[in-house]
Amino acid sequence: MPPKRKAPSGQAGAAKAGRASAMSTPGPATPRSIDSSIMSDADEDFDEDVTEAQRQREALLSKEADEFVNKFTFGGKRLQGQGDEIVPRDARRYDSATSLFKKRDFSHLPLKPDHLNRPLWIDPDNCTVVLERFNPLAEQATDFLITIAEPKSRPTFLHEYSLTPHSLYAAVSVGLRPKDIINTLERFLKTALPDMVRRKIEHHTKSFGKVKLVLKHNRYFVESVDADVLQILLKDDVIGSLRVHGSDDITTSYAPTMGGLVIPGTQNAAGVRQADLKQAEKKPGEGEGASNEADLFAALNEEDDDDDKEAVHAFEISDANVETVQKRCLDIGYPILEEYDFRNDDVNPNLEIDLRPNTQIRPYQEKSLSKMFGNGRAKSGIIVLPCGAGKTLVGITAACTIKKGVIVLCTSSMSVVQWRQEFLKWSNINPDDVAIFTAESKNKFSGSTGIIVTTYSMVTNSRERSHDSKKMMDFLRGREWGLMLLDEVHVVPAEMFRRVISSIKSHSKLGLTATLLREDDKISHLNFLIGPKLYEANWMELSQQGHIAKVQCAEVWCPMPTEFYDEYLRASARMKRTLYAMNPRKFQACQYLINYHEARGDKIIVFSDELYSLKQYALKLKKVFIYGGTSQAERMQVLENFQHNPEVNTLFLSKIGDTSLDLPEATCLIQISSHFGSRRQEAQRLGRILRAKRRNDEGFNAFFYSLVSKDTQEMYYSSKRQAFLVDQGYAFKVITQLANIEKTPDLAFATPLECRELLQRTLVDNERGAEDEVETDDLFGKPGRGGGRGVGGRKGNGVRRTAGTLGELAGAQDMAYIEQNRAANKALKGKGGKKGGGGADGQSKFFKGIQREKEKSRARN
DNA sequence: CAAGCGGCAA
DNA sequence: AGGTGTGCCGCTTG
Repeated sequence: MPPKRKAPSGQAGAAKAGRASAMSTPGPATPRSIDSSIMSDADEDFDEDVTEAQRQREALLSKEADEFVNKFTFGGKRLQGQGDEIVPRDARRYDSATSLFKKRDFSHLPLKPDHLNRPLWIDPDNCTVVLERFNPLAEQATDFLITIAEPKSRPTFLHEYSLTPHSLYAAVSVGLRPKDIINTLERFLKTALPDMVRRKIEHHTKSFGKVKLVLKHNRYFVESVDADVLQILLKDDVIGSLRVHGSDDITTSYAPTMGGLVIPGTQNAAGVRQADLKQAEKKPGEGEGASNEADLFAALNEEDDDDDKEAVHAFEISDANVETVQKRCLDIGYPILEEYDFRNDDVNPNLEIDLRPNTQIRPYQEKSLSKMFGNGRAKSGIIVLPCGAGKTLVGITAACTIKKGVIVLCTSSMSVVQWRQEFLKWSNINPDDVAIFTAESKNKFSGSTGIIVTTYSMVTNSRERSHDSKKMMDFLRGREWGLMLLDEVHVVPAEMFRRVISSIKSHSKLGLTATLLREDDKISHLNFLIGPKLYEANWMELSQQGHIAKVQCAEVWCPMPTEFYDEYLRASARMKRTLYAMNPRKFQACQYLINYHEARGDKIIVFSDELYSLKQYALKLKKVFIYGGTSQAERMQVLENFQHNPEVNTLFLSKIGDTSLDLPEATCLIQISSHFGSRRQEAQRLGRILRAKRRNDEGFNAFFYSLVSKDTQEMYYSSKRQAFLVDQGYAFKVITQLANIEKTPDLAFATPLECRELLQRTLVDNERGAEDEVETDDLFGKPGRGGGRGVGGRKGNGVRRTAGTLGELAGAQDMAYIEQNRAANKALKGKGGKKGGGGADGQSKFFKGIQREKEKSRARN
């Protein structure tokens, strides 16, 4: 009997399916890997909860299923140029799921006789490839797919990839040829490669990788091995006119080869050469049973390098026109690749830098770098690694390979300092050669070349700048950089930040990020702003290999008491957010989880985007917290304590913790409020617990809880937020009842009266906050100044406003805050040493701060 | 030099 | 579907 097959689903479909399966096993039915002890055993109200949960899930699912079906229907119609390939309706077989797939049934595609040994399925219409992870050849196929296709969703057993123009472009840019792609795909596929897919691959790869942008002797050249292609470009209206006319309009030279380039830090000191060697052994054997996954592609690359002296033709364009030409080339189907022939660059001085001896980079770091340096030149592009997987080291190794001037761009001044420290830690670079350019420090390196670490906003600032900054910018702009390292590269497509690309001249660019995600559609701009995605690691694989921690994810559903829910229904959008964060049942869940995990010896971080609830939670639970308004000195103290003081195990953070704090290691993470449906935020937060040192202890797990108020918008956002992590293979468990929560000591809001009080206070505080705002402007608004903020653009200063109401809440709560931080200070002093004086300073500063806040709030009333 | 402002990002 | 509050950065001002 021919196996019945369903089409691989589209991206959204699979993501949702993944989510659905995670959701369909809630509570006790869940495999109990997440501390089953905290999930309630079936007691009376449990059944009720499950039924309720079930109902909600079904509602959600059926809505999703509808969208899903619609998507396919449209997709099917749109993509149906080759309608004949779809069998007549009556020939199709139906089962209960068939209706979900509509016309997307490809059971007519004949399976190869040995299909069981082949790991890939393909959907010819949308070029989606599905990989069976359990297949013996899965490892090799995975490696191949990462190179040629975009990973869409990678849960445990089936991985979904999509062949897109950009992914094919990336494949070509790392040295694969169309026939390599087609032959290898054919080998792994269970069915014959459909013609239209073959055509698509040929179409999209034919012109890719033909044109290169090379910076030689400070001049930009458009280069190609194919003289005809160059002629096409020269005949183009836009590009042709931008050519620099000189004595020899078209030059011919010889392409370099990989020829013994060794990326430092690779295994056995010469990873690349070794890989080549293995290749040579394997080639005759058709690569069967390859033990090293990287081999297949190294082999394909290798062939390219065989014909040593390949002639290349080039014409020159001026610096100013580089961007125009790049864009135009992309538009007319000849995307330009940026490559830096750094080994033959004798114009820019060499930088004295090497990895410290004994530094060994990890296999996936090596793999990503071999994509970058695959042909002996430095290719521009993006490397995607999860947080804590050593992105910095990848960047540093790239710098050590190129050995030319480097400029590093970060998102905050905090990470500027970190990058510099990492450079000093991993490489033998002279500390004088790593300079920092931020508001505080504007050093240059001492020698003729070096490393500059700075922030995006420093470089892109378009407004008036200080004298020093101006001089520094001229310095940055006036020279040529070998490598531009773009940290958190997903921020680059932002209107402002993308300016760095044009304002600083660099031979190659390497973008690093954990989450190549934005909620707008600008992420694809990176393809021409920086380059193709060279490598994307699989989070699950890395955690199985012990490079990052294993994480248990759970979503805790907290019902809202009726009074709260009534208020919620009629509240404004702003108040809704506050209310679902202040849900007393959520508070209890949070308290319970903190208790539970502190007892286990975990370090816990609690995230709340909502400042009011952040403070209320932290004060009530007597825990330390940091938010935007926390002074620098106090932040340091709190973090220091969280890291070293065994009494301080829980830290509350606003979204300041998402990007701009260097957080100490934590092993448990609780979210009580978050930013709408931001997948990036969710992933970034999860990343905070991935580097746990204890990760390789037997049975160690980190924990990630999302606390969600039932029947609110949070439910919807939560599912959106999780999409990325679900695609990475994380399973979210739904917890509807926490075991023995009522036995928690000092459980907050246990009586209806307390709940009502909480509600009243929440409402009053937040309404009064709005009134204060007006008064604040009257009292403190400076008529002389622009006045933009108070009146027009921004509605008052949120930080100050909430601080004011906080001061008024009750004397006792103020005291709790002071006590907490006093304890922190004491502990810090106890450590003595370098921080002794600083601690005392910070303390007095801190009290001054409190004092000021109190005065302000008094003045306001 | 602390505080505040304007601009920007997500 | 679309929203809104929070934080950072560099700079100016008193």
